[in-house]
Amino acid sequence: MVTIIDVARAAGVAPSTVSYVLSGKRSISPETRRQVERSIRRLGYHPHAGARALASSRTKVLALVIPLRTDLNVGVVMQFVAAVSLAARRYDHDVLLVTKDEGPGGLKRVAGSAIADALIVMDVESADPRVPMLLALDRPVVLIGTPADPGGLTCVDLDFNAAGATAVRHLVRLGHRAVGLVGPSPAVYERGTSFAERFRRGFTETAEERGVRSTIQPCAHSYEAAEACLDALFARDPGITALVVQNEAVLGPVLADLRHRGKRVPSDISVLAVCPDSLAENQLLPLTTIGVPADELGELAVEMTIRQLAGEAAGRTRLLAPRLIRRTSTARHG
Amino acid sequence: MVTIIDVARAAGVAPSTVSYVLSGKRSISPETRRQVERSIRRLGYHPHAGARALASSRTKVLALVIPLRTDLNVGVVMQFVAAVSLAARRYDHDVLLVTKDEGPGGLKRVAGSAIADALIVMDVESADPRVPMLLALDRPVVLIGTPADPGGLTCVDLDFNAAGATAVRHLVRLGHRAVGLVGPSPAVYERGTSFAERFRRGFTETAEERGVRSTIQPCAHSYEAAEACLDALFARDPGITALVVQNEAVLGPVLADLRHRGKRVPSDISVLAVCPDSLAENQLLPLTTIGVPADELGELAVEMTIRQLAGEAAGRTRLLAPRLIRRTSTARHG
DNA sequence: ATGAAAGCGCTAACAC
DNA sequence: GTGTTAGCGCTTTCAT
Repeated sequence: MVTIIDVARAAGVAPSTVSYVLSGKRSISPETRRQVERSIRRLGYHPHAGARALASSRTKVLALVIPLRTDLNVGVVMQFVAAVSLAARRYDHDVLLVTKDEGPGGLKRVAGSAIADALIVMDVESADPRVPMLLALDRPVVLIGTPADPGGLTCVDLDFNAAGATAVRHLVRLGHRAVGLVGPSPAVYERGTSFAERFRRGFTETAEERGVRSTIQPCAHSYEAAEACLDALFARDPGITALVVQNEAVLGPVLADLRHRGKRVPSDISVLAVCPDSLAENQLLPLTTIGVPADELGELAVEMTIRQLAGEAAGRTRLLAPRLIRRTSTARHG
Repeated sequence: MVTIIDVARAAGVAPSTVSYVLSGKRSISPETRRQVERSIRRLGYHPHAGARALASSRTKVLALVIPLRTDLNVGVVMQFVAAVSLAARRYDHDVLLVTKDEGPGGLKRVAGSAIADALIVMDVESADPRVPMLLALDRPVVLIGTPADPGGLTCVDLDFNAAGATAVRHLVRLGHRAVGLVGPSPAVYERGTSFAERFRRGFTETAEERGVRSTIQPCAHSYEAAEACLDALFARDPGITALVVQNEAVLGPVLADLRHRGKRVPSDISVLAVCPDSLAENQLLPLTTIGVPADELGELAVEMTIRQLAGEAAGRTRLLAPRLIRRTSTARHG
């Protein structure tokens, strides 16, 4: 193995000088720097991560806690993972994967064994049992999603409340007076995943405020579930003329089933999807969306994490404003 | 921070004894073990990962190299990631994410800085530029997928060649004489991703062997692409009565488009999907599939990695036999 | 069955 | 602007 001592010897300097060249923590003469960098390249030197971590109490690793459930859309999860990984590398950090099923204990393990400097946590629930643990860890933490009580933790998320409101307002403006929501799977609501909750709230309240009828129905991830969901929705309010779908996994099934029922989009019924834009563009007809900016959120999460590692205080919650993009699936009613 | 010395003091033993209790590398009297374990629990001790790595040259971390492209199905990638993470924890290891876009240099970085003990690499191409690097690394490596020349690296994969053959045989047995393949996106073929190649080969060769016509068409990930793909397929052979879809992302679009064309599944046309079973079950009608066993493969990859870490020789390629599950989307023809 | 102690490779005072 | 050196917390000989 090539060590810092080998490099130092080859460059004719002290090991600490090599260290300082690498860290930039003190000024180095151009000549020395050149020598050292040349030796590093020539020898193919990479600092030993463990040794560095031991000496500096910094691993340059971010732990990313991911959900395993398949009732959350795996595509979006993957988008987050990719975005976080890429952003982390940009800040010269690596990403360690931790699965949500390890629970609070997993967080403690990761922090306790100093295997990561900070944690980014996805799929946060309203009363998430991990929040107290995270607080106790005394390490930088960023939640993607927002618990009911963040207790001072930094959160980044789409403003789902505003998103629900925006969706309804768009439809009301088009003349719709009865709107339906195809929500995430029942399990998502049951465990109080906050984005579902908040969207529903923005949706319902805005509908009330605007004096239009609103009906809400969770929807599991299958064709039958989508069918059953629409059955329920139309049974409860046959007058529904616009649907908001906050469940990408059933976007296809919902559209297919509407066709089945002889309802044409958007002439008979408007459809507004809450999902990554990339997904909405590739549907049978381009869908009007409120985008879920997974890439942006992932990047933002990393940025906030790095800032905390640099000493900035935690606690700032950042909710991204929803952006509605009108495509062809929503139209004027009446 | 709680160190091994704190634990040793609390238990009234030497630090090395604590270490041995943890590693099990020498016998400990029951009484001592009890004392030590109690102290560990009481103090909430976790060994410092960096220190351990430095002293033992073992990080207990597996690097997982994932593709970022969205022309590969993200859902399946996520399934692999989840399976690998879970399996790794079962062997008391963690998973470090490396993105494919870092290229061979990323692999060198990870190995060179001793941040992981072994590598698991996904989305392997026929002439993958990472293979030579992987070989030079001299660390345990497992590829999920198979390059043209593994050069002694361990591979695990579905036997896509056999899968292609199995698909055709199933359809031939049902009386079909002209079959079409909706393949992965053109980009996947272009970069020589091996599973596409091999499936196509098994598909074509078996068709020839059985004297049936076969037509192949890659398909990008959108509704229009699916439409264009079917257009091309039927233009090249209007007699096609069975479709094999090796591209989960367009499963929905393909089925919708067939309906559009007035072709009923399976009475007018049979459809066989190559995808995770979970996906096939939730379609409008349950699809006959050859399953892509992402979970199994992920687990297997970890198992082979751990074995190599334990000293077993590399190089054994394991191809899982395809399993066809007949559901309702394939039927007798003629 | 247990202890003592020498590193593992690096960083960060402390010196000059 | 650079060198010297004392640890960081653990594993693993070498002793006994």
